[in-house]
Amino acid sequence: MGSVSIPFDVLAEPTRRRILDLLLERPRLVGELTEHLGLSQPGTSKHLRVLREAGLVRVRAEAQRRWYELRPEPLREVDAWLAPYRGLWGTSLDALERHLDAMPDEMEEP
Amino acid sequence: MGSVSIPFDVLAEPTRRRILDLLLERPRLVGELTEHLGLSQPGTSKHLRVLREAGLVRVRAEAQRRWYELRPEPLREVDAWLAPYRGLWGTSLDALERHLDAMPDEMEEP
DNA sequence: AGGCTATATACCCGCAACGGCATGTATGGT
DNA sequence: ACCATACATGCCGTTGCGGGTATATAGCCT
Repeated sequence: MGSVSIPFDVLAEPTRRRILDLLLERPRLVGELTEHLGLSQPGTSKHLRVLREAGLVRVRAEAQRRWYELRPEPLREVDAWLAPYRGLWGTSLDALERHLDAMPDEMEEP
Repeated sequence: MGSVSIPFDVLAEPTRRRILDLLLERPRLVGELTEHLGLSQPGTSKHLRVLREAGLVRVRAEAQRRWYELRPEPLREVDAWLAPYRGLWGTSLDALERHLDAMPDEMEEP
């Protein structure tokens, strides 16, 4: 609880992003993920724990198996953070020009 | 060079995100950023170095001053990674349902 | 019950990141 | 020339993360 902060740090890990990409196709078992990642099983579990605590995945227990499934909600915050930047690329050349245009003399703060 | 990898790790740092947010408004001097961040000046410079190497900011030298300005291009890759996930939130309840629907028996990989 | 399977947890290690202080370097001002 | 300003870099200490191995836990199967 307390996952108000954007899960950028969770997504910073390439392995964890790969896990999410794999779960994007379909839910998977830990063993399956482990195999795909070329990682030790505990290593995989650890990443899954982080993802779980970030609310990015959910677990469904079936006997001893654990089906991990995607939970994209937290990615909303990433999307939200990205929003003001979106549209800045590709519009003209860069954001610079307009900025340099909009600050001719007022650059000292009170 | 070699910034093919998505700059998630760079964005994982809250301070660096704050810097980008500040630069979103207008270009700023290092001292100005330092003040806003409540951080030591060298600390700020180091973060700026990371952002620079990630191509997320650009520097314009004016005498001894350095104007740091935003360069949003690399955020495109973040946006691109996010793309397949976008639309998964809010559509129905979750992505789970459809997944659980689409894998009744084929769960073993070839 | 015993053993096998599937996953989680505990512990340890190595390394890289963040922060601070001290110092280097360049430019301006006087 | 000298000192101040603005920033970068170097070095250090601490901390946290990612990975591995060993071990616990839980549920099947015979």
